[in-house]
Amino acid sequence: MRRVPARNPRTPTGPGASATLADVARGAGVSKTTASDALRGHGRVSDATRRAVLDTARRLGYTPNRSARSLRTSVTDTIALHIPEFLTSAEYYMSFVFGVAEQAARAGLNVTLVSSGRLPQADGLILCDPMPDNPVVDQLMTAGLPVVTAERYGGDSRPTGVIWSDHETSLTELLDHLRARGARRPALIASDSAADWALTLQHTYDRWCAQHGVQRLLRKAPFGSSPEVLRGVVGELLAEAPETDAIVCAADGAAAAVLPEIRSAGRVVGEDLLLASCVDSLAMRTAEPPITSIDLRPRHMGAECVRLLCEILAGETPRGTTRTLAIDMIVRASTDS
Amino acid sequence: MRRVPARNPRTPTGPGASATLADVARGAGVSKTTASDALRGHGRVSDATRRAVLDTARRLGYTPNRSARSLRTSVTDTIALHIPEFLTSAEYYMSFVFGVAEQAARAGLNVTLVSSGRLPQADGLILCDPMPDNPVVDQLMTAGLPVVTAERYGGDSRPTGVIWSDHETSLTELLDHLRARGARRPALIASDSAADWALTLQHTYDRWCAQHGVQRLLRKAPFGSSPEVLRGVVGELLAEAPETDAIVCAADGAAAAVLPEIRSAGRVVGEDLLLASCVDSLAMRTAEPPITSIDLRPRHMGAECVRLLCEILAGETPRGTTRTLAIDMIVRASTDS
DNA sequence: ACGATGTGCCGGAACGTTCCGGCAAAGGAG
DNA sequence: CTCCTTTGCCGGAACGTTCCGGCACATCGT
Repeated sequence: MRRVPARNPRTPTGPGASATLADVARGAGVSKTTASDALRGHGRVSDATRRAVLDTARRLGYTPNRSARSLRTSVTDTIALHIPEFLTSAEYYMSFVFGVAEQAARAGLNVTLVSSGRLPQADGLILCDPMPDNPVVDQLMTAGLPVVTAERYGGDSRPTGVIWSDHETSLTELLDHLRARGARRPALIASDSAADWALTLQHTYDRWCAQHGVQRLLRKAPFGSSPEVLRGVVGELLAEAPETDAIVCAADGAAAAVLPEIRSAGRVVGEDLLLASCVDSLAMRTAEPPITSIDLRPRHMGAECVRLLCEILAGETPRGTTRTLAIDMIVRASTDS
Repeated sequence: MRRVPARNPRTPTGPGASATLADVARGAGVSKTTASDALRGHGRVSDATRRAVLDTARRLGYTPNRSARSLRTSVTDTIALHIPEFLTSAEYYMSFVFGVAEQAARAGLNVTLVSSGRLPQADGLILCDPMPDNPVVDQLMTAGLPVVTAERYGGDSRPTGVIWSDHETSLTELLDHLRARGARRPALIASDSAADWALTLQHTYDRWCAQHGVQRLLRKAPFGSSPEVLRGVVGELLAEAPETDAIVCAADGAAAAVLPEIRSAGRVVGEDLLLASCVDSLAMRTAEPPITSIDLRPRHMGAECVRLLCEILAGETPRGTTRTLAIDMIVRASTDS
């Protein structure tokens, strides 16, 4: 049990060491209190003094020590971010992450990634697409931190804030669009996941079918299914139900992955089979033909989550607030040739 | 200049408040020093005492306050991560991020995202695919922190550590493979970027052509080019140089994006035109036909960067260490029908 | 003249850790 | 027995910040 070799914890006194508040105070000829007040904009400080402090701070390259600050105030200026690990949705999640990162930077917040259940010290938490059957998610939900979720959470606990998109309306719009383009028997390749998003899509499809008096053509593929699996599902669908004249794919990327299978079934997309996706991506834009899809605007989603979290943390917005993020259908050649 | 409404900085004394070291010490009937030593495994503590401390700590749900710790020791147990913002490479970067996150969690480190130049307080920095002409990257390189880059850095400053892949060898292997499959005039659609990776590919291609006495068929597309642009480039290539019998695409996703263009030029991939990609992805696996490509193993790359950074921070590995990450060619139908 | 009010500034405690330098008791060598 | 070493523990300072509660001085109304 020997003591570790004493690493000197003192800041190196060379010019490389970052300046402390005391340095700034000394440099400006004021007390720590005044220096702090001047920098933070608190207290009563004359304009001349404030300027002097700000000036020396800049001159010395002063950066406040976040640890000290957060030790004192117990605010960390940090938000934690959890995203599900599905490479099929890499583009969506990556955009989301950038949205979060950018907005957080704008608000002066750090973003730290949480992968395991071990929650880093943070002021709040953003959960992207939380699935109630994910133990990590459940753990994070009940950690006592303010939580904002991107999309609604189907589990027991209530998030502190929610940003969600009205998939019901947009899928309805999409199905109406297909119908207007002549499709009478649209099928849904649903994502078999417990996520609220997936559930809503199925539910919406069911209702739409009922309202229009058409029989459902529903197939489920597990969330995060490989393209091979998806192709299999679509192949089966087209074999069993050749009357299918439109296919809507729920899962990210699925519609593009499924194109070859449709072709090899002898159907031609945009002509005798309409194809659409519930989530837009590069693959949809560049598929041949380009695929009509719903732009989920993940980047905005990320930014909005941060915004809401900040407002809740600042007490400007009540806990339990829920907001919608507008999403758009983008019509492309796959349904409009 | 009014004072802000005094938010009480004291920890709430209720049972919801997380226990402090002093609480643990009191609970175990020892001093803070002994409690700390017992928990950290430092100093000289009898087994009985250690057990008692560990026990009360668990009982009280003690979590060390990271801010206090890092204030005292000036280590933050945090690494900063920067990734370029190219949605075309979403899958690669996302995998990389998960590799980093996972390995960091294993090492007990937090990962914080850096988007702007504003560097969060961290012990070290990981730069993914740093491009020397990116001002943010340059800024981060010279911030004085230990930096590990994924792929080599072409700029002036030297990173503290580097993990890179031997693209020269793997591209050579790929070109040899194409030749063995009968291709005599392979073209390279290069990524026109200052990243070391892109440069190496071009250079390797040049050399290979020289060695085999074949004339180069090189086309450049700006890094992050839209699929439309890429298609244009390939269309032009096939029109201007119909003798092209193989195409290697450098950029992530490009090979798949370009497939329709090849088809509409009347060529059939895997038959009279071989197609390969320098970076593997879902799109390559699921293209029709599946596309031969080089698996860059981004997840391992991320993990290795963290590992190296940790070793350097611990002083186990000298600064300036450079390591290679093995990458593999995966042969698929696009070159092997 | 005097108190009241406001302005500008500061001393110093506190946040929760780590760890230096002790000190007392126990054990061992002579 | 004495002297020395080892073991087990602890007091308290320090890290850099925030902010409470002051204090001195100026200004102003009466």
